[in-house]
Amino acid sequence: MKRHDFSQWDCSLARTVDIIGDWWTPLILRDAARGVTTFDDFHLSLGISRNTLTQRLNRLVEHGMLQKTLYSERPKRYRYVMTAQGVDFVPVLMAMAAWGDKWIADAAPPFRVRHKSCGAEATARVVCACCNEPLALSDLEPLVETA
Amino acid sequence: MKRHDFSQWDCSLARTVDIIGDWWTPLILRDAARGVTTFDDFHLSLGISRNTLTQRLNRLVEHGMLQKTLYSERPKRYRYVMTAQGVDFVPVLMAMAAWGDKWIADAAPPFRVRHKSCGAEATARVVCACCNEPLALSDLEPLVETA
DNA sequence: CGACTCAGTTCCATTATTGAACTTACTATT
DNA sequence: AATAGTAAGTTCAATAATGGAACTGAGTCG
Repeated sequence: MKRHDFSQWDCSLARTVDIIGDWWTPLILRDAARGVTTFDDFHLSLGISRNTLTQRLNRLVEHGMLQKTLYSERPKRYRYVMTAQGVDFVPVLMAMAAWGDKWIADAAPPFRVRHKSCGAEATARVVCACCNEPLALSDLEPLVETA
Repeated sequence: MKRHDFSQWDCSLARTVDIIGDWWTPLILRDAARGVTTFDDFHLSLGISRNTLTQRLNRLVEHGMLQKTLYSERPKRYRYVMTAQGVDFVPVLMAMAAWGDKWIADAAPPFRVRHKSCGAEATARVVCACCNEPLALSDLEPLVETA
């Protein structure tokens, strides 16, 4: 009885959850987005246990979110850097953070960034890719049968 | 040694992850967004084990994502419906799904909806709330010290 | 009366996570 | 040269979470 496998579900959300759906992975990605790259720095920053961190990093590398590179031959030292795929996930993390800011009392840093284009602090908003209007459940209707 | 508690971290993302950071919760919310309301329907739709489902639903109710209402006194029958807070999380799920669509091979339904405002199939995009430009990591710089 | 539905709960076997200590391979300091 | 330190893990035992199946309770249907 191992953990349920969502990777074969015919649903983009389920497959995404299969990759990032645990308590640590989103925070590891948050740190990676902030420039953390080494094993010990992730461990220190998050307080995650070392064996779990090993597993999570390997998972992220396997799924193409991070790239593991050797930056010192002797002694062997590795660096985990976000791939384009990982970088593209950062806005999703920001949308989660924005939601948290809005709905959870006293939630705040440290995932705060300045948007260079406009100079302001970036707050994520999810919009419809076609009309650029904010997406809200009330304005949606199913395209596929519900079950 | 219980599961790590992120709810006291000073980070909106960590606190959000504390609520929805497991494999089932995002999918339960997906189903709730599609109109699933009863215990057995969640169980059937997801294949989640019943005891885990009980825990997850209670968690979501506790955290104000779902509201549990009695819709039949005898026999007692309950319905789980999204609160405004839960509804507001749906765009985040759509952003996750959009990411999955883009990066995971063959990922697709069933989380597809039509945007009533524009008539097209809604695809989520995360933008800066202040200038409406798409958010990308390359266009961001930290506002808070990176630890 | 027996079968069925909904909303769980209980039980056990299996996994996963934690925390701490240990390993390996080097470098830097005294 | 001996000691301490760093980076990237691995190993171990104890605890917690999960999955699967069966069971409970209250009530309905034929």
